[in-house]
Amino acid sequence: MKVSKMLFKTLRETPAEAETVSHQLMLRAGLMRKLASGVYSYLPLGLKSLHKVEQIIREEMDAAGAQELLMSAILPAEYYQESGRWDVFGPEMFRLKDRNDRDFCLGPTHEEIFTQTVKSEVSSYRQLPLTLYQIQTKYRDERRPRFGVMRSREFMMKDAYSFDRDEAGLDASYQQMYKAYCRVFDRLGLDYIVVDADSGAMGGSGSQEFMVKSESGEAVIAFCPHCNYAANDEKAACVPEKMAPEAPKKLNKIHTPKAGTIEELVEFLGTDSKHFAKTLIYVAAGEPIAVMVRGDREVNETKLANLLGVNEQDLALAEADVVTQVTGARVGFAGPIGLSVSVYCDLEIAEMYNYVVGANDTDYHYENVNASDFTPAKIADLRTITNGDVCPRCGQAVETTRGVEVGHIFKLGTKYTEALDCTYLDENGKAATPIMGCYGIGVNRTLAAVIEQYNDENGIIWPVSAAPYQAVVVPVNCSNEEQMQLAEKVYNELKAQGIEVMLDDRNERPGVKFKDADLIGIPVRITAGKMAGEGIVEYKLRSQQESIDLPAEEAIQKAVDWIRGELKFEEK
RNA sequence: CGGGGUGUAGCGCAGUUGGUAGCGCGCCUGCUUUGGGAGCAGGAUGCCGCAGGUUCGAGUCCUGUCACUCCGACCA
Repeated sequence: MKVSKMLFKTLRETPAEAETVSHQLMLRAGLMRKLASGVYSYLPLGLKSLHKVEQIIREEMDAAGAQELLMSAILPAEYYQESGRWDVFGPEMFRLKDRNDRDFCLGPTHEEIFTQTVKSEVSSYRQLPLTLYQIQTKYRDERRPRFGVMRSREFMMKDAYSFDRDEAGLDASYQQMYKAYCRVFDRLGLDYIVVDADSGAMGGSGSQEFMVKSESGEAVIAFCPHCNYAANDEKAACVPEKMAPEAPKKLNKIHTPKAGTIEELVEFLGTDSKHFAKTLIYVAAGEPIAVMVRGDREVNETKLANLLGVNEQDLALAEADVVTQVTGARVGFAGPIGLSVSVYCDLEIAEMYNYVVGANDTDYHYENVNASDFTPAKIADLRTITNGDVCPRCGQAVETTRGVEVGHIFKLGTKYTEALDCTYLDENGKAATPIMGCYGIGVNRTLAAVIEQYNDENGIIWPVSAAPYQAVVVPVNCSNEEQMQLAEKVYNELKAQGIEVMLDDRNERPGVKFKDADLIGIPVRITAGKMAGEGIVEYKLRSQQESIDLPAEEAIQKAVDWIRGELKFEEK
């Protein structure tokens, strides 16, 4: 493609709205433009890269035996009503009515529709197992769209659904997808880790997330460099720290004026935050409860919601007036002793001796509290793992990092097949319910994640597998016949060898063309300049500083070989 | 949804005590230039987010509203 003919505009300055690198670069490099919050148009260059990612996913899905189909984005309400999710999704679902006042939504995810399809198309065990997928737009009216395309309200998702006869079949289908996902992210050159995840609202028996390490990731993941344990911090099991046992001292109520936070208490009493227990008042599905963790720990609301059997949306820290009502004291002085609501304790509380808690009395705490002083409703793992914490598998120190969730795989079970009454006949002629798995990849998010990991101060550095064009040919001066002729020759020969190449034939000064080539991150650059008369060009990779002068033919061959080498994928 | 911030030309921004709107980049024309975002000359572009109000007069003050964005609770 000749650049002079392309719809292509780069921005010299970073748009004020963009915070993260990938967002800034996608706008500056002219890959996309914003239409509304969380709604983007892809320009030709961006769409090319998006298609590259899609195609890699498609190839790997097909290789794993999944079959592509395509569902509508606009969906009738009835299937979601049947599964109960018409209500569960709440305001996150885009809803609309047709002219006859019938309810529709823009599909946020398609478990129901795939289940419905299998229900109507599959009737015999001979048709199973079956894995179906699509690459299609999803709609979620997010509370907070973020970081450009990282969390948007319309996005491209590859969603796959497996249908199996039994658990063993599900395990096999799940493993197939797991491997396919690894290949997809490997081919894109992403540095990712697979973590155990909370299955949350989706239900089901197991799930893992594919996380690309990035500062701008929204999720926190804990991983163990010693044994490769990795988990989302919502899920990561915490090992309670043993404290040296002490003989119980006498319970004592102490005056702690204005010391309503752990910091203030540490200051006031001059002891370590490990000797305090925080008591937090939550409201879970309308009911106030208390949760205790050690003073230096944080409550893990996902674990708490799971323990209580409530949705995470129905769980929140209590408002100040509720706290006062429950404890009889100002916020900051809650404690377990004499409290009428259920008290849920983190495992670590059981390891503590002679510690300090709030006295349910403004400006007072108890010291020398021990296990016998109150009766918890339950003792469970309720805290959030932190950097340096103990690995639940091998006992060494874990590290935490931020990650972008680019893929998620679930063992779903029969939640949807049962809800929608999807059955097949087994070899005994009896109706049976297929067991499902579901598998998602955020396509746009994956693209953004690639940029997050491949950039420098000059712009994007595309891996060949995701680059909109593999090479760019730059004539330094377009009004110079020799340079222009050589550039066109190189361009045509690269094209003839199947290389996706652009010719920057704009009548711009070379600096502009070099800056743009760097910004949009084309992997190979071939420049026809001063030595064009002798047939010499300059060969340079975006990922490297140095350039070399070569006869045009050699440069072409070198480019072709390098690009093919980069695309060849070796399984790890 | 709670809490901050911002809305002025395509982009980045300035705009004083209220007096009829500017800078840089980009864009168009011409000439010169051509190895890391060129120079000169000329030119186009604004419902100052929107609606009310105060005022002789509002980009500026008041009220409301909408949008965008960042920080927290959800997800690919």
